[in-house]
Amino acid sequence: MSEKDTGKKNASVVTRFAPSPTGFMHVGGVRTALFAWLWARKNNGIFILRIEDTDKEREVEGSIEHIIESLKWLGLDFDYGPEKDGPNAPYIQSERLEIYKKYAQTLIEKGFAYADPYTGDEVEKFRKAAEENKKPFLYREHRPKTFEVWDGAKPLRFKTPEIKSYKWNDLVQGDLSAGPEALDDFILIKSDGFPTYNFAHIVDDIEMQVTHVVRGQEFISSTPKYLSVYEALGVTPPLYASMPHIMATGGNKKLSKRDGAKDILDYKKEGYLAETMINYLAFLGFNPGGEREIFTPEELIKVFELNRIQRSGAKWNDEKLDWFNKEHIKLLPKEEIEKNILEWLPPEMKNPKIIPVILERISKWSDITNMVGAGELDFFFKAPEYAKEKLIYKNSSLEKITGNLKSAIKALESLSENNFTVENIKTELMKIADSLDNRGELLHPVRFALSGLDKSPDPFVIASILGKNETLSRLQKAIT
RNA sequence: GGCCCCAUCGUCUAACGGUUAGGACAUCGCCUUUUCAAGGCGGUAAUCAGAGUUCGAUUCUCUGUGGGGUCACCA
Repeated sequence: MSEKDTGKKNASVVTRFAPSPTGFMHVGGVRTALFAWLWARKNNGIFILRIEDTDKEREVEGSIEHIIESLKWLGLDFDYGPEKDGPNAPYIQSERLEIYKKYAQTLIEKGFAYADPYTGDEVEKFRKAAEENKKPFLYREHRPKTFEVWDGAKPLRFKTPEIKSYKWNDLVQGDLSAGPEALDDFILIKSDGFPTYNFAHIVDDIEMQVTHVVRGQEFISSTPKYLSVYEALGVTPPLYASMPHIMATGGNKKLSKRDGAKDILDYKKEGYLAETMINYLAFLGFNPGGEREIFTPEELIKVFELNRIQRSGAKWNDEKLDWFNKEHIKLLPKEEIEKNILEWLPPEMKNPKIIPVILERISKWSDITNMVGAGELDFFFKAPEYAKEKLIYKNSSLEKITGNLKSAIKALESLSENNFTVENIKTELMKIADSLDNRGELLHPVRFALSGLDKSPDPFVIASILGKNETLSRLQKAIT
């Protein structure tokens, strides 16, 4: 064991991210992981990745790799997890069945667990009846008088020790409470031998000495059940920090796949920066209090506080995400920006000169693909085709415009190849333009002769990128 | 339906019980401009409603309304 590990052995903060491998790392899950990671890192604690694969029906192959790749991209490094053994390995629940059985046996011996004598259909009838009477379904109302020996073929249920109210504190939600109806004899071990989430996560959190359970708020309602298990086990429960949900942009629904919740790696594919996703996701529900919004991951670790997380859901906002990305691109070193833009350009367009033009028009790298697809950059590489009349500015005449273009050609010819810069081109052309009734009578035809587009960068920039020869060639073509 | 939770501009949010209720995104206008983009400046826009406590309530209490969560051999 390394020195670092030894130093962290008695960490005062241990958090975990515990996804189930269902093939999809959506943004809500990522944010929960992010907050758990931030809290661990802020407190110099331990962050564990634990795979909760107790439902083999829903499992999707390749998910674990997908999850690890996602965390890696975001920079959410975990101290222990699959592929990174620690003191409580393995970190995959399906490989820990013996541990759950051990805990289950303890509960049986203490009289806090029993075999469920009913068939699935029978339980379903109880549930239907409760529903029809508009009452919540409570299995414990059907708890058998005597318990048969658990043979492992039937579900093992928790026998709630004491039906009572619970009060507890949630680091995000504040003081919470629930009445006795929140308690029930839920299933600990399924008939297939796998534990339920409700049981497995408790056992693992105890074994792994998790101090802070950062989870979605959907688990608040079942917290009393968990607390009663901890009591039955005689173990002090961890602290809870329940995150609000991310809501769909349109309505008030929890963000789901159907509502546009995307896999986090889709954002990578679209050319969003990992720092952007961290920053945006953190600020969706968290705010350090000042007016600053752009933070690097390191800065976030410093200012992060669980008690400054919002208590209710926040709607996803793509426009703000784009803004965050634009800001984070600005934070990148120049070479990094250039490298990325060139990478996203098709081979025949990898010209460093057009980088500035692209940079101020995109918020994410994939916008480059859209610009290329829309043909917005074609004119840089090929002289445009257009109808002569398009050169005319407002009420001007083609004769006048042609005359102006001739002046422009003459002026630009006076510039040497080396002096063919944006500044010099602008100086020369503006000299002529300012002598006209309307600058547009020169600037528009020049710009249009060079680009052939109604909307394009200004003529000075285009000319400097095209170079003296190509610029003059296109202007000549315009007057012939 | 039972239980639990939440409530500030359209959206994300800030505000020791005392602020002209602040910022950001979006939106609108102006400047810069030949168009687009970028940039600069400025505007519109919010404390869910009703009681109560208080000299004073966005802030504390209650009720109503609205929204969310949960009530699985899913996590």
